[in-house]
Amino acid sequence: MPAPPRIPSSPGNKKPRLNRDLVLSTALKLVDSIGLDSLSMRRLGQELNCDPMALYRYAANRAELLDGVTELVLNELAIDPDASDWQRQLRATAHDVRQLALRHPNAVPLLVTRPLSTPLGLRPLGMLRPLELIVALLIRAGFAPADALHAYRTYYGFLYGHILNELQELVVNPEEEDPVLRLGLYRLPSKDFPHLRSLAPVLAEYDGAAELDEGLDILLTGLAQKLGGGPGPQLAGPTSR
Amino acid sequence: MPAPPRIPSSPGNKKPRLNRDLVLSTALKLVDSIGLDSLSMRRLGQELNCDPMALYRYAANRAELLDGVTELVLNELAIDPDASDWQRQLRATAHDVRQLALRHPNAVPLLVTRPLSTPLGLRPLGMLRPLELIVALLIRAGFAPADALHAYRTYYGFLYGHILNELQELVVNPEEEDPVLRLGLYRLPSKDFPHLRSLAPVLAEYDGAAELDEGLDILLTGLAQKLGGGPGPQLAGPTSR
DNA sequence: ACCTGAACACCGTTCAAGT
DNA sequence: ACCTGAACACCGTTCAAGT
Repeated sequence: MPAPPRIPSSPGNKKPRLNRDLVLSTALKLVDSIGLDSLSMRRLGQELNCDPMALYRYAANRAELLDGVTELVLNELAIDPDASDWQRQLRATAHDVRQLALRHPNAVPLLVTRPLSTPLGLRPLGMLRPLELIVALLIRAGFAPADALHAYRTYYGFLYGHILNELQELVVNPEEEDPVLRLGLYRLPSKDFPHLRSLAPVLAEYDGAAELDEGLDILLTGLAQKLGGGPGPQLAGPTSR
Repeated sequence: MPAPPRIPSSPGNKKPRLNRDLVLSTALKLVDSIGLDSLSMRRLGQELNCDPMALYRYAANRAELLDGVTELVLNELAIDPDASDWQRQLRATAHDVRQLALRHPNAVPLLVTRPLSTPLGLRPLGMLRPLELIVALLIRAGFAPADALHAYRTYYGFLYGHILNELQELVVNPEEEDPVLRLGLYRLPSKDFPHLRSLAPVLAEYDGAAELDEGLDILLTGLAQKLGGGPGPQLAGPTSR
């Protein structure tokens, strides 16, 4: 049964009709500007000036809305599973994820937290795509499927660990000269925190990109070695199962 | 000026007076049972049967309450900075953190998320204690302070990455036989997710403790090598700065 | 001085009433 | 059939009124 002809959204329409992408990208913009906790259905409705109830056309509830925002953020990643050089691709993706996290720090809790709320298979597809694509990349590079999954986990764990590390040490008063003041370390009783206090200058010099690259060097070397057939210390060989 | 003599909480008191520990541990119990989102000041007040406003004696607001719960969870860790074998201590702590996460999965978002909201120096001391103690351990083991911090970051990143990995793959229907069904993978269009679907049996067999140990083997070997003076591929030597 | 609870300004979501 | 908005059952937190 053919649907009755729909009036296309002609330029003369007063309201640029809502759609999922607009809703989600506006939500992301709000998360970036006012934070996750302040993103409410009502606030979002106000931003899109529409009835808050209208949003429920595009997400069944707030949790699904947040899942949608997570998907939207992850879609900013471009992963080519057919890349000729898999190490180059993984390295580039790692830096992309890092940039993403720095661009959307308020959304990072979504990235690390949303997957904990839903079993793998029930997650929105956009949240699973990076996993599928990287596993595909690794298999194409020669890993046995089970080893590709193993390698993905190592990579993902390292990457998200790094991001948590880096964002944790972000500084609030970048204009302050003294690193102790800049990090608020003066508040720590030096009796209980002698090392932490004296590490202030080192803490203040954190270079996220460099740290990420150092880790990637080790990680990718290790993975390449497994692929080449060099047996790791006590890891199963690359053709397990 | 001596305080007026206080009536000690005699056993005859009808109400076992509130205190911070009771408030926080009850909050943790609630998080474990009903989840983070359902933990409200009012619900907590009801659980302790007291006026919700009374809780504000022990935490300035909900965010501080959550920080307190985070501290409480982290206090379950026993880290001995004077341990004779630093590798053994780090390994044990890693497993302790893993067990902690499995014991309190609903609190894991707090562990990874709370530190992102407050600059290092302004965080509650209980959240910084593991950092201080592990850095102390590493310095005692012979690391230069800056390298100890570096090593801590690697360790912390790996550990939290692993936990996110493992909790992400937790299964909801453990009684289901077929791994595809158990993980809900039937929902994925096999056109877009060929690898993920075929990996179902491998996904279903995730062994967190083993995976953690494999990673620790590599990590600790790498750290020990840096300590011993063997120069890593392109890492700064152990006596940087 | 401390504690209590009413009141305020919000929430997410349901559902009946409109078109 | 779709959209709208009133209403419900909650929130965190302020603050005036009690003791």
